[in-house]
Amino acid sequence: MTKQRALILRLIRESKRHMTADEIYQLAKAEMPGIALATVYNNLIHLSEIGEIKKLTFRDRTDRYDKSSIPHIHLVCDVCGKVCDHPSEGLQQEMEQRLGFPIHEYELAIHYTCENCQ
Amino acid sequence: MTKQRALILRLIRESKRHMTADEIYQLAKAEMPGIALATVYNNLIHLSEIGEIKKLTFRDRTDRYDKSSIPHIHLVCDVCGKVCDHPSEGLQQEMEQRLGFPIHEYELAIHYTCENCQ
DNA sequence: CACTTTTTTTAGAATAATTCTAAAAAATAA
DNA sequence: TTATTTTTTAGAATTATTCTAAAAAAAGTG
Repeated sequence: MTKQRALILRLIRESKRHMTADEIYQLAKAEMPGIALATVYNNLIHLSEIGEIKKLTFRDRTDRYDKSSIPHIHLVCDVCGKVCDHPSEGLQQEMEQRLGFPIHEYELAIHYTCENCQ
Repeated sequence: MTKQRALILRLIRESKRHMTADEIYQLAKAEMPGIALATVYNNLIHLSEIGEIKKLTFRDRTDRYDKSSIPHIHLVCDVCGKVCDHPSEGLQQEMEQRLGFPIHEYELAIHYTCENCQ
């Protein structure tokens, strides 16, 4: 566990958002000016592999990173683009019943207009 | 409706797969050797805008195109990577009841191990 | 049809996110 | 400590996609 890796993990855990690699890099640079973008990418891959964080892919084709690997619904506002989390207790079992076979995981993005943008 | 546009639309409608822009370009070139990759991209954007096809984004960060704009579930095999369609009657209403507000659309990718890969 | 206007196509350049490379630095193990 | 492994770094490379500007094609008009 290097200083860089600890910083990146902390930034993701402290964030309420779903940041892109570049957003994480910008925050990291503020605390550790010499950090390299490649280090951020390396660690995002590593942290995803060990299950500490979760890589998400949305329609804008930039990967975003989520502190929670617990499955949940992503609410995407089609006006402002903001992504919120929504709990989804029991959804995986419901899906398995509907389909009739076991599943590994699911990704559910729901597009709507958020309260601010109504 | 140009010859190029008609060809691209036909290729997507005839395919059972979810092709990337480049895969569509390769097929198109076989029938119309002079066609440009940019033409494929232009038409994929145009056909998506008018609702003839649907742009999908999966975890490998390449856009894929689906002949059906009727919402449905995508089953992704984590072993071979193949993507199948699965009908999902009533799922949107179920989601709206669960959430308590209207939604525009949803994207649901379910990861599993397909029959061939069991 | 002839002519004008709009849309589309084309080739290639530009962009942007991500990955790769190879050497230096840091961390870990013995 | 010394050796070994892992990580970091800067910058180059890659890849999917978008942009640009001129030529071609299609659509609209009298």
